[in-house]
Amino acid sequence: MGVNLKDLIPDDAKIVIENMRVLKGKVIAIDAYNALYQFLAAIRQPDGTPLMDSQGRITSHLSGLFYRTINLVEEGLKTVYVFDGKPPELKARELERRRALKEESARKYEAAVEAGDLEAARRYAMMASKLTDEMVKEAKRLLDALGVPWVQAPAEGEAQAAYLAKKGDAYASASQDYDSLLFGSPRLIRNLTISGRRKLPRREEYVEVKPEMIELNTLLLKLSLTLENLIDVGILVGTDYNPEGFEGIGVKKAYQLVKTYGSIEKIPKALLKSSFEVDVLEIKKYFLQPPVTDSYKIEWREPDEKSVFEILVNEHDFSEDRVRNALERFTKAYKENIKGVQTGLGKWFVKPS
DNA sequence: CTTGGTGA
DNA sequence: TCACCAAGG
Repeated sequence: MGVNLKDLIPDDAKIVIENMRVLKGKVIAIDAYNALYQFLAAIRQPDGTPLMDSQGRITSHLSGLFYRTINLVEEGLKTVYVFDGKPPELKARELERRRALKEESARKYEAAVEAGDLEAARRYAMMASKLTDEMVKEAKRLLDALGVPWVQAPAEGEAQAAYLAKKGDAYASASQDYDSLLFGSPRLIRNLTISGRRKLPRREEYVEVKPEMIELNTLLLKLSLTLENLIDVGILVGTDYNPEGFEGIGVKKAYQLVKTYGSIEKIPKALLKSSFEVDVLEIKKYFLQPPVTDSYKIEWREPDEKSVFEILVNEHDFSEDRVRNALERFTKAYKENIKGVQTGLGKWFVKPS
């Protein structure tokens, strides 16, 4: 899942966001697939069963999206969600790999339920999570009702989110994956949609997770790399377009090779063994010039409370009280943090209450 | 993941 | 005020 640059990023290239105030008023382009998938995987009962409405339709992703968005807007962030379009042909092997992994996880889930192993059942249920077209459609409907903008990417959402940030239409992209950095996003925020205390997998231990920001320029400076160099390192360790990476090459060796030879093309072929034929230049070109679109409009509207109630309460059996409560908070936050401050002038004319 | 209740 | 816990759909 995504390029694993975790061990390449030096600590001094990360800015831990201790207080969300530093993001107040900032437009953040959130990788919708990444966020929804996290909600879908995480919001489950101890035995792995997701939240469902009376018709058996999964609602975990809607619950997560609803409450998380409200919390972010309450903190003053202007969220825009970026949805994936048609995946590039280059991604076919990775998608097949994920499909196979989910199939196997589904089998293991059944076995764990059979054996009465709750913990394993939950773990495999999370891994078997599949975000369907219907779920994505419902998420977009909910965002429309909330008046929260979303952008449809022609292909990779991470590329479109990076494009928004590059153009200045967003301050940063937000995802758990590092790919948007390779797509040139000037700032990446991680841990935005998972915050607070988090249970370590397979341990009775909790860690405090805080959002962190990685600035592309700072990262390149600290590593003495160009963006093309960074893409090369990514390709060497493996991306969604060459998930198997190269034999015996992790981040450390990849970094050294790129530093030594200057670019991936100049590394002696004998050093680059891969189980698949990889067109390195094609992948590199994809990161440098991915399909993106300019046809989007990022505008917030006052939430349409009736529609939100229709979707969450009437159609998906959410608790009326909770939705009313949350919407009250959201409308207040919208008025204080988004409405009237969109032009950057309006807020000075807000009548004191 | 989240909210909301509980008891120290 | 806070940590903890059950439940949410």
